Amino acid sequence: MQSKTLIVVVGPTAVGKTAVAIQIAQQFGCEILSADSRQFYKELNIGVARPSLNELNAVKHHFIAHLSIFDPYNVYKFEQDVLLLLDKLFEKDNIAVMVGGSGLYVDAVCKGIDDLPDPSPELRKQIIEQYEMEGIESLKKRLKELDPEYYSIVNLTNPKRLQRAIEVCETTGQTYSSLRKNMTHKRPFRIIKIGLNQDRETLYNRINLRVDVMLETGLLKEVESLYEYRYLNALNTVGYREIYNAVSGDISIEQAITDIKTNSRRYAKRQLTWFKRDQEIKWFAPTEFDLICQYLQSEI
RNA sequence: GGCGUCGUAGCUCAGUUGGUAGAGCAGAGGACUGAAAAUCCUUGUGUCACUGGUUCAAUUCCAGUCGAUGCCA
Repeated sequence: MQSKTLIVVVGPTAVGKTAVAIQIAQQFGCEILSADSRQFYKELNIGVARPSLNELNAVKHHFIAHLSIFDPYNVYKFEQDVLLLLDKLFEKDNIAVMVGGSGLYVDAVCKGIDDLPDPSPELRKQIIEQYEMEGIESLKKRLKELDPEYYSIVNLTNPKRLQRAIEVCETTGQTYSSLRKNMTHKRPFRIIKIGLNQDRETLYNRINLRVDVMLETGLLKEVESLYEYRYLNALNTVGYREIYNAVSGDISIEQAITDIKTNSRRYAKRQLTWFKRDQEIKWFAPTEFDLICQYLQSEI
């Protein structure tokens, strides 16, 4: 029996992942899974650089525009969804390509993620309110009582880390640290990871240019049409919230555009920080398709 | 052409009553287990425009040069 292989393509935003993934999928005659936590949403298109219709038609894509911004979704569900789909795909294909820049989501598929509970919306709301009313010190105090072990290792200035740990402790009655196994789950398929990167200046030029193209193709209209939903998590996204800052009058539209570029560059940097520590990733320039193919052939 | 103001980090600027300098932004590095395009942490040495002069010591005072800018002609 031939072994099944998932080819994973990662890299910073705007580096050119989509084009390479499509080439690979065509080369191997397989389908593409997106691991981009914002391209999931059907309402978000221009601002999240969704692949064009031509690109989407060139190869069968999954997990693009399959959700609504109103749907609750998270990494764990994504992991489950991907594993289910791969089961099906591997019945007919030996290879599948997963492409995306959301590091946590990629890792959830490749290494697995602990089965922790979803918080109830009420509990989450309550914790957020506590943070907003009483500040981070009060969250720290609450976590210290619930889970001193995690308290001693967590970044105590990051409210979201504290919030999540409290959520898990309160819903399970157990400590977050005891439930976090952090084990690598065995997958019934091989994984080959390739990373795309290029020199910083070229990447940043591409990012800046892409924002300009987004504006030319109707970014403002798309973003403004979702204005009333700006508080949804899916819209807490580079390219959207800056424009909402301008619409609400806090900054000029020119400033918003500059901010989108700056924040996209920072996002790219964070992505690189995440992926750089993964020793399984083999890095290439986005133009080196032949080299990438050679590498994949030698590994498969 | 005359008079004035300015020339300090990639950018905007502060400052040194003479003892070689510091903020914001940009940038860089890092963390990351159900909101992850999220959230959080760390990080500032630069011919103080150039050439001379005064001085133990000049980025700081003086002169000249160059550049920018304003007003007057």
